[in-house]
Amino acid sequence: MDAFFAAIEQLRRPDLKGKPVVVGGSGDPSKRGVVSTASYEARAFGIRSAMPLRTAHQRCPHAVFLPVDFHLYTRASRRIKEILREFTSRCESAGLDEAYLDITDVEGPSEAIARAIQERIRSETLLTCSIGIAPTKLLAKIASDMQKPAGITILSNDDLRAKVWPLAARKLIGVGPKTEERLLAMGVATIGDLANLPIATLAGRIGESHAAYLHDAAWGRRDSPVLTSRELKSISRETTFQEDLTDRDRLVAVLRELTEPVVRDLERHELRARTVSIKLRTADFRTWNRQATLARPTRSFDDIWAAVERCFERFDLDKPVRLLGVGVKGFEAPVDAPGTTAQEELGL
DNA sequence: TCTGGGGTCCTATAGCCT
DNA sequence: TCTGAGGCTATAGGACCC
Repeated sequence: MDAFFAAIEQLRRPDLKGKPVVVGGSGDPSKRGVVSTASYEARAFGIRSAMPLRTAHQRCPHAVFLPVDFHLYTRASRRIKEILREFTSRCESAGLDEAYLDITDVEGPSEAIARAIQERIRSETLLTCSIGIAPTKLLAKIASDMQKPAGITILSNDDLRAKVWPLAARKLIGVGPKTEERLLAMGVATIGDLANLPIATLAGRIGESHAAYLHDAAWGRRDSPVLTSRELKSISRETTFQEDLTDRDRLVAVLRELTEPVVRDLERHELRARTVSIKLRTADFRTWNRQATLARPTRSFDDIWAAVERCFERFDLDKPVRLLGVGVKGFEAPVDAPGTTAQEELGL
């Protein structure tokens, strides 16, 4: 979806159409928070996702700053995914505003399918999207990015050298800021540079498995199936304070407030977790984790809270704290239906 | 001076067991 | 009894994604 959150806000408030709109945090650029989505008008000022709201405000003081309304975007996202599944059930969600569709078995030319998808989404939601069509997910993702907004881009394997290799290596999924920096240090700027670098040279700098992945990716050889469902691996809540905290009792109170919704989510999903972790970020922006593994999986608040407290006691609080988080993982499959209680108690 | 929140996956290390 | 190799699990941290 093109500038998803911002586009939805512009629909809700038509007076914002054509104006720089920044969606992020509480919507107050003087508070801590980052940009979730900037409208194209705001991007013209150099405002980007993940940028601190304060910085965005400096770049464009007259932009309209709005809080993130997750519920609204989730509803729009659900509707769009429903539309996509009318075209094929082989649909993988990749966040609120992205999806992969395997259209191998869909009748008709791929470009016509893409047009039809854009039309349906636009007529039902008034939102636009950009579509990439390619033999693999990796290439399709790159293609979808090539003509925004509202574009359709087709890439075949024959286009690799002419259209993909000139792109910055950073465009590859899996190359973030750190890897890009390391690649540039070895003179690798483009996907083509990556393709033509001996794997061993790469492996020395970024590790063998990452090197093999990137080399394959640069040759368009990374293929992964479109997954229609995924199981949840972890649940967490975290919060960054407006001002750094030092008071131990207040930190403990926050941990409790974070633990409550985590346990509620466990109940909602009928899951039990075996590992409890807490995350702490100090004023110097360093992040620390402590985790504890329980004797058996649980969704009892008391058990999880006791583990959270134990983890917290393992920190020496010598610096102000700017963020706290609580998480659980290591899920046991839900034990379904009556009749299993006795077995459960016997640990079978 | 600034740097969110919800996730996933990978890697290194340490301890324990066979 | 000692030593080493490998496998497994728990832990901590890092990088990346939207």
